[in-house]
Amino acid sequence: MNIGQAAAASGVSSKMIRYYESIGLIPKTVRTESGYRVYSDHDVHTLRFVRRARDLGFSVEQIADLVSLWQDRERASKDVKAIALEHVGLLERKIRELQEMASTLKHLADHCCGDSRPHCPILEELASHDPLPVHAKADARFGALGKA
Amino acid sequence: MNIGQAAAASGVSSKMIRYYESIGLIPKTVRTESGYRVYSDHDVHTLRFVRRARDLGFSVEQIADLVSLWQDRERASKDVKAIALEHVGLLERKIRELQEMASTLKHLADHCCGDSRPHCPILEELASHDPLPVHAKADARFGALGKA
DNA sequence: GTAATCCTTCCAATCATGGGAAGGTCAAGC
DNA sequence: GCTTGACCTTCCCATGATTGGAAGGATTAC
Repeated sequence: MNIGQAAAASGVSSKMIRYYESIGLIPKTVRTESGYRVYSDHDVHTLRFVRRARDLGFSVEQIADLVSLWQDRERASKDVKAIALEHVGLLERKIRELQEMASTLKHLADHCCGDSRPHCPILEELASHDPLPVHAKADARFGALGKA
Repeated sequence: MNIGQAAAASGVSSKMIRYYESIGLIPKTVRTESGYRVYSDHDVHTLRFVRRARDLGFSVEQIADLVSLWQDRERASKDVKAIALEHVGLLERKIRELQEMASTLKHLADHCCGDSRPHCPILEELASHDPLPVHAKADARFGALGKA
């Protein structure tokens, strides 16, 4: 199987497959004489594992750990669980952060008439010197909220 | 006021102030003879506005729009509200996405004994061929969940 | 006068991903 | 057997917001 077929079968793009190989997340594949990468069903299975882990928001580093635990028959399930729970913690912190932003912003928007007049509580709040009301303060930036 | 003092007064780092200037989010400042940037209280006010908008998760692009609306006395509040509500929409989509990941993962972790034995439903699920249960599927990657 | 602390610009790294160029390979059809 | 198109290869660049650091000049305090 060529990389394109492996990509289609696993849901991981060719680009990402090469990238994952380059950073050592997945092993280097066999090549044909002319240099084409060749993938087995087993490789596709691994790629699908990686993709699912990405779908759950795990970082590449965590995925590397998960993959190696997956392939270790002597693993302790607590090691897997620890990674999962740590990630749940991160997700929940992030969720709380975004919820605070959203609720602050919704509150402000609720008080903005949204007509053609210039008066706007949203801008007033942003321009104010007082601390942002109640919660809404990101402790950590997040690099791009995504494309959505 | 030098950039360091403006940074301390506004909560925006010197690095970011220079960056914001370089991309045109804030105007170029006056310089001293020797090239030091000089900031007025008014500049600090603008920087604080920017910082608050960042704290609410607005992108730099949106902040540019907000700043220009802020400085436009003829603005229509509906233009501000539109930006705010669009951002709320993004936040809420993101929140839902993360919640789906978290709940899927918590569910899996709940079923993992977390002891020294190798059996682990989390890995089993990741390795499975079936679609991820119910929800948990990120439609858009997010570039780093942050440092938290 | 010197040391410490600022400032300047420029370059690099982060993280996961996509885009594209330049060039080689393969399969199908003629 | 040759052309065409679809694949593959590697390499570099861009994203977004932010931080880090190096090299060198300015200012300030003692």
